[in-house]
Parts: sequence; structure tokens; C-alpha cells
Amino acid sequence: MVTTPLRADAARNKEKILVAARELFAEQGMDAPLDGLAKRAGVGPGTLYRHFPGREALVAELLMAEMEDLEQEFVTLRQADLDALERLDRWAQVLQRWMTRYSGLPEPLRQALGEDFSALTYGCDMVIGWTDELVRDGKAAGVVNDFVTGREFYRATLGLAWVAAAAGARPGAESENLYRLARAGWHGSVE
Amino acid sequence: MVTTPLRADAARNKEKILVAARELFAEQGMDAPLDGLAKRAGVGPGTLYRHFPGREALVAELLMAEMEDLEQEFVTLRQADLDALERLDRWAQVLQRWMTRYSGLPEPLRQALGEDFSALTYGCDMVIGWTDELVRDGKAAGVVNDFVTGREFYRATLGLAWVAAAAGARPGAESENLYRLARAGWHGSVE
Amino acid sequence: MVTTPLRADAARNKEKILVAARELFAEQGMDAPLDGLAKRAGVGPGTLYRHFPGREALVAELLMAEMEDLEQEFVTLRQADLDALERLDRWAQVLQRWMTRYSGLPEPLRQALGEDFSALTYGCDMVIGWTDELVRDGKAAGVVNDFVTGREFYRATLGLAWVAAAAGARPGAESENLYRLARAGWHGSVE
Amino acid sequence: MVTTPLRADAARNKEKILVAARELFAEQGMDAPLDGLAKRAGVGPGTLYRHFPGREALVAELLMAEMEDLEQEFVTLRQADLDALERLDRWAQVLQRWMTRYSGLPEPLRQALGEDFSALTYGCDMVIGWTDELVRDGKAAGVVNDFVTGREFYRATLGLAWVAAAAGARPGAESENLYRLARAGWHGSVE
DNA sequence: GATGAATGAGGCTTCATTCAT
DNA sequence: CATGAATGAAGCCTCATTCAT
Repeated sequence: MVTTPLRADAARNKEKILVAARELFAEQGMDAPLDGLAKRAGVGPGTLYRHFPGREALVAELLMAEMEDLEQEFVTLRQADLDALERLDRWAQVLQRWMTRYSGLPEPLRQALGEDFSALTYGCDMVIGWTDELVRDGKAAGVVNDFVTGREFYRATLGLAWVAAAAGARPGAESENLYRLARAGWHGSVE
Repeated sequence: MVTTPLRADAARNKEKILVAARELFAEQGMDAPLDGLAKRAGVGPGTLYRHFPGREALVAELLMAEMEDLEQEFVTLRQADLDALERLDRWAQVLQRWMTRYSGLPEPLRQALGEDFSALTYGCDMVIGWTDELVRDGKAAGVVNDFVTGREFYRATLGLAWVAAAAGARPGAESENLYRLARAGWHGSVE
Repeated sequence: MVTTPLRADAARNKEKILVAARELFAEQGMDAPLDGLAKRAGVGPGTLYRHFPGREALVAELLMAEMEDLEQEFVTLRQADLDALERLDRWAQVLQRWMTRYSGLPEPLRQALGEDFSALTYGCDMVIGWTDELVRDGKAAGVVNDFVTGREFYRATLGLAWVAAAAGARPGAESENLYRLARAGWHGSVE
Repeated sequence: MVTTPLRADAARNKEKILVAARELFAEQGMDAPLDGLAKRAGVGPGTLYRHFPGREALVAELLMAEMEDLEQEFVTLRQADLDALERLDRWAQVLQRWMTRYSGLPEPLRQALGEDFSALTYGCDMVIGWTDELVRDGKAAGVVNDFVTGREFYRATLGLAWVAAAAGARPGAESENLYRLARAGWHGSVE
């Protein structure tokens, strides 16, 4: 992918938009009106549109930006002196945090799962790939159930992240238990 | 709650609306425009609003109507000559089918989880109660992990039902595995 | 065409819209913004949209309303005690007045000529039919060139009406001459 | 009007724009978005605006460029060994071709007729002047009606060119007749 | 001078909800 | 009560035009 470097002002605006989007999406969920986003970023709707033709493109870029952090965490985790199970535990948490960083984010992530090509699939597939790597390690180490794949792990995490993010969800014990359930799911021996 | 009995024509209209809603929601998902619903039911939007002040009320009533079937299944299941694990397996399937009967249904169900009072909470709490009963039986029989509650079971099922309903989800094996994962979650011994 | 009679308020609004449209189109031409029209009529954009889904529908209705007047003139003319030539002269004037009643009207009329079905074709074809009747009479009376048809007559009139309506067109003699030219065109012998 | 000669690159850009405009206008009509024009010409919109402050200026220049061809045809025609009537016939065709070279061109031409000063008036007046010359010859030869002037001839041609360009206009006979009508208009006797 | 990013006023629609009939 | 018309706030997008780089 060849990307001509952006002009200074364009880069500045794009950044302003992304910053504003992070705030706005965090506050109002990911289907907050884009016009409002433009206003918040202090740019015209046309500018927003120039940089991101449609919400999906925006979300994709937003996630890609954060995916670097995610990759960082992945790399660190892989190199860490931990056993496979511990790694998966941590990765699950990392994933969940990533998936719920913005209210409403799980929705587009789920959608990406059902599409072969979309602005998001590329990024998501990357994440699934990382997950799969850890899951395979887990299986090799005998701490992950046979039938679990990286994709399954990812999907389950996504689903649980989604429920856990219910509006007035009691924090603490409840999320805890949900996670234990999932963990038992991929780790626990069956029967 | 004292409810004055509806006039015959009013009752008929309400019924027409509910019937139309079932069809419409089945076709277009639960956030289909209400205007279209009114038209399909052959009533004016005003009438729709007289009976249901907002979409949530409508959904709640719709679900309550179907909850009778669900209760029926619950009762049957409880009386069936099955062991606790088998019961839970079947219940999980029943639940999942119920949760995905309409595309978009999981969303309001999740919302209800986070609210103390809403048109849906009453019905959902009932379902959770039934689930809890089976879960407790399961624990008593030693086939359900300690930390799992009916509420958790319900939540996990909801989350997984939601992911499983991704647009172009490959049917078959994939959903299968997701379910196995959940099952291992509440059933599987940990460590 | 079965038309259920409009409810009083609907009829009132529709009328308000048509009245406003007449004013607005007369002032700003027929591609004046519809939002502005709604505002001028004192209704919401939704109301406008309900009555006329798109500009074309509005224009068509507007013209149909005025076509009644036109038909009236046609009928009167046909019954009048005039020779065929005189009739055509008058009809040409009537036509031209009709075509230029609103600034910008010729454009959609021209478009209708090129379409087989559109909101306007029906009305236009009616007008062309009337014109043809008079033209045929003219031919029978030997005052119209052979090769001229009602459609041609209509088209020529439209084209000349369009030029004549140039923004700052000098009124008077100029239009006069244009008309004489057209007249000589279909009538043939020059006085 | 004193024009400082353009720098070589500027001249090149202007040329690129005009070339692109010819193509674009031919494809999409004269109200094609200027953004697209700039892109097609491979220049920024700013450059476009530096050379042509607005669409009208561009159109004017475009036409002026093509007017040289037109003048060429005029000169040739005048020197040709033809009688006055034949000349007018040919000129009418030349004019019409010129006026419909781009879809949507008649509109600005008409506008120019109503303005005393605009980017287009100069060019148009020139064309009208040539027309008038031929018309006067025609009158002298007794083949043009008295009341017809060059301006009238031009206007009638424009109007008929405009109608003839209706979207789905049946080609052939229809346009033919329209032309015969116009011809009979200025020439008077029909063959 | 050239570039192309930014602007921002509108354009058209949609739809939950209210209210006249 | 039922009806369905009206409301009007948004939503998204386009494009002529200006201005920072």
C-alpha cells in the first residue's frame, strides 16, 4: 500500500477528526451522527467526507490506529516468560478491552465477521490470526480444548464482551463470572 | 396492574398489530420502521401508539406472548425424564432459538439486562428465573460449575446467540463449536 | 383513476403547497429548492414529501391544475366562430403563455417530450393532441403546411417560448418577430 | 484588453483544462461538476479557478476557441459559389451543429442573449453578426422575409436546436420537420 | 503559480411521534 | 377510538469556491 504522505493541514485535520471520533464514539456509541462529529472536530462535513467516505472507513481507520497497540501487546505477550494458559488469559483480557473501548464497537466487529471484504475485515483477520497463534500454542500445551480455534475464541470473546457492556451492567463479580465461564469453555476438559 | 378490558375493536386492532409485527420483524429485523408496521397491520400510526407507547413496549408485549411458549417448553423440560445435564443442553438450545427468533432481538434483550425497570425486564427476569432453576439443579447434580448462576448462563447464551447471528455467518460447524465452548464453560471442570 | 377525497387538513396543505409553488417557481424558476418551498408553504418537508414524492410529481400536478384552464381555452376556441388560421394563431399564443407561465417550465416540458412515461407525459400528450386537432383543421383549410404536425407545432412553440423567455429579453418587437417567424413556418405563405 | 503573456507552464495548464473540458462537457453536458473537470485535466481546482473565474468564463473561452472554426465556415460559405438561399440553409445547419455540440450548451447561449455584458456576449454577438450578414444578403435576393433579422434567425435556430436536443428525441424525420418549419419561417414560400 | 484541502450552505429523505379530523 | 396527516429534527452527501501550503 503506497500512501503519499499527507499535507500538513490535511494530516492535522485527519488527526482532529480521529481524536474527536474517539471522544464522541466513547460517549455516544459508534453510530453517533457524523455531522456532529464534524462539528466536534471543528471541520466541515465535506472535510470529514474527504477523509472518510462513510462511517465504516472511519471506524476501520480508528481501529487500525489502535491495532498497533494491540499488536504491541501481542508481541510482548508472545515473548513474555509465561505459560500458554497464562498467555491466553491475558490475551483474552486484552481482546475484551480492545473490543469494548468504544461503546457500540462490538456491532461493527461482528458485522466484519460476516463479510468477506470490508474496511474492517483486514484488521479483524489480523487479530484473529494472532489469537489463533496463541490458541494453537495452548492446544499444543494441552490447555485448550481441541475444538477451539482462534476464530472461535475471538467470536466467543466478542459475544461476551458485547453482553458485558450492557448499559447499566453491574461491574465486578458479574463480569468476572462471565469471563470464568468463557475461560472454562476453552480451557476446561469436557466430560 | 388493573387493566380495563379493551373494547372489542381495540382488542382486534392490538392483535392485528402484534401479528403484523411478528411478520415484519421476522423479515426486516426488530428495528424496522414503525410506519411500515402500522401500514402492514392496516391501522394508522396513531392507533399503534395508542396501544404501544414506543417500540420497546411493543417488543415487550410481543415477547411476552411468545414467552408462553417458552414457559411451556420450560415446564415440559422440567417434567421430562432427563438428567440435569441433558435438560440444560436442551434449555440452552431453546433459549438460543428464542433469542434469535427475530434479527436484532438480542439488542433489546441486552438492554433489559442493564435496566432495573423497563417493559422487558419483567419477562426477562422470568426467563432468567427458569434458567436459574435448571442451573441449580445442574449444580446439585454436579454437572454445572459452581460459579455459574442462571443469570450468567443466560447472559453467556445471549452473547453467543448474538455473535452467532452475524450476517453471513457460516452455518453448521462454526455455530456448533461456539455452543460447545459455552457448554464447556458452564459444565466443564476447571483445572 | 380512483382518488379518495383528501381529508380537509390534507387538502388545505396541498393547496398551500401548490400556491406557494406557483409563487416560488414564478420567482425563482422551477428548480427552486424544495425545502424552501416547504418553508414558504408553512409546512414541514415531510408534508411536502408526502404529497409530492419528488419535484416531478409536484410539477406535474401543478401543470395538470392549469391544464384545465388550457382545455377550457381549447374548447372555447374550437367552438368559436373563427377560421382555422385565426384559431391557430390564438392557440399558439395560448400555448406560449402556458409554457412560460413559470420561469424554467419549458425545461421539464422538453424533457417530457423525450420520455415515454413520466408524470408529465400524460398531460403533455393531451396538449399535443389538442394542438394536432387544430393543425389538422388548418391543413384541411389549406392554411398549414403539409409537413407540419401537432407535435411539430408544439415543439416549435416550445422552443421559441424558451428562447423568448431569456432573462433580460427585450419585450415587444423582438418576441413579435420570433412569433411571426414561427407563424410563417407553419403557415407557409407570407401574408 | 492587454493580456500579459502567460508563463509557459500556465499556458500549458490552461490548454489542458480546455481539452479536458471539451471531453467532459461532451460526455456529461455543460453542467458537469468542475471538480471532476479539474481532476480530469490533472490540475487542482485552484488552478482551474485561476484561469477561469467560474463556469461561465470557461464556457466562453471554450466557445471562443471553437468560434474560430465557425468563423472559418462562415468565411468559406460567403465566398462559396452559392446562391443566398443555399447559403442560409447551410449556415443554419452549421449554427445548429455548433449550438448542440455540447449537451446543455443552449442554456448559456440563451442567457447571453439577455445580458448586455457577459463573458459570452462578445462571441455570441459575433455569430449574430455573421448571421445577419447572410440574412441581409438573403433579403436582398428576395429569399428571406422582411421582418427577419440576423438576431431573429439566430434566436429561432437556438430555440429549435434546444427542443431538438430533448433527451430521447426520435432522430431523423422529426428534427427534419422542425428544421423545415423554421426554414419556411424565414424563407416564406414553401418550396 | 500550482496544488488540493477545507469550507459550508444546502439538497433530498426518513421516521418517531403528535394531533386534527 | 381510529385515522392518517403533519411535524421537524437529523442523516448523509455534493460541489462551487476559497485559501493554506
